[in-house]
Amino acid sequence: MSTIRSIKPTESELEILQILWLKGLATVREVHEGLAATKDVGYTTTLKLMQIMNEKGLVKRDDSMRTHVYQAAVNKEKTQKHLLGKMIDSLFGGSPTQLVIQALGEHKASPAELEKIQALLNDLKKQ
Amino acid sequence: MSTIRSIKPTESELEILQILWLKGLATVREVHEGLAATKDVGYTTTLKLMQIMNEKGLVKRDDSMRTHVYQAAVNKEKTQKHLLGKMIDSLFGGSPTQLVIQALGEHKASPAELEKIQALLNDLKKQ
DNA sequence: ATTGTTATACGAAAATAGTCGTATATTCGG
DNA sequence: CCGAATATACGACTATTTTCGTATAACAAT
Repeated sequence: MSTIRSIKPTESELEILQILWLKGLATVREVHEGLAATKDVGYTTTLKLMQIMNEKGLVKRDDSMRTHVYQAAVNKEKTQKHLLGKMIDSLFGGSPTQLVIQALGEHKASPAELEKIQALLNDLKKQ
Repeated sequence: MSTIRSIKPTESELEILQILWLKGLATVREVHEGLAATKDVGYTTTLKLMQIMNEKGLVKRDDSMRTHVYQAAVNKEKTQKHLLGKMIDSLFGGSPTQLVIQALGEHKASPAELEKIQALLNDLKKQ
């Protein structure tokens, strides 16, 4: 029962969280290289963002070494759920189904993935 | 083939678009009342936002009367798709399936809605 | 030890978003 | 005709987010 406060990472913060969720632990340099792969950004920019995220509690860090080691402090699934919920409200009139249909219709999924969804659907139908 | 430029309404703009998509045509006053129902905001703020949206091309307006009449200039489904795509990239590692699973798992759907999804799923599986 | 590389801290500019006050014009009742 | 109500225009202030330059400390290698 802790997280009543609203998780609201910004766009950039989300990009950083993505990388941290993937890597688990990472230095600023590592995160920065991850970002730099797709966009053009300075090292100190990444550093600053991660410092701010630390203050906000979005990440934790071990600063016992000269090179600090960061990790996400917010749960991935929880964050996804939260932002998904917001999008359902703000963009799909509160209907998750509409969102699902839109997502499935537009962005293609492999047969294996379709099976995964089918399985989940079967579960849901039983209840 | 026109819309290559990226649709990127802000949070507030999205709220306004929601109302316009619903109503079709609406005056600033009407939109404002829609907004004021949920949040606390001044009339001129709404006005200003809609003027900016007009400049950006997010809405169109008929200003032949004293009281201008606005409508959305961006397609609802297209906007949904676009923002959904962004979310899939930024939050679900590019996997629409992950998003669908998350959405279905968390936010409940009625049996009728599940059937709708099932139908779509059947279609997709055939291809 | 000296020099080049790599860290963090920090301040502050630049960009973006949201807010509203005030001026001015039009309309509506009476 | 006159005052109250209602419209738009517009400038400017605030807040938030993103960006980066510069200072300084630690380290590594010669």
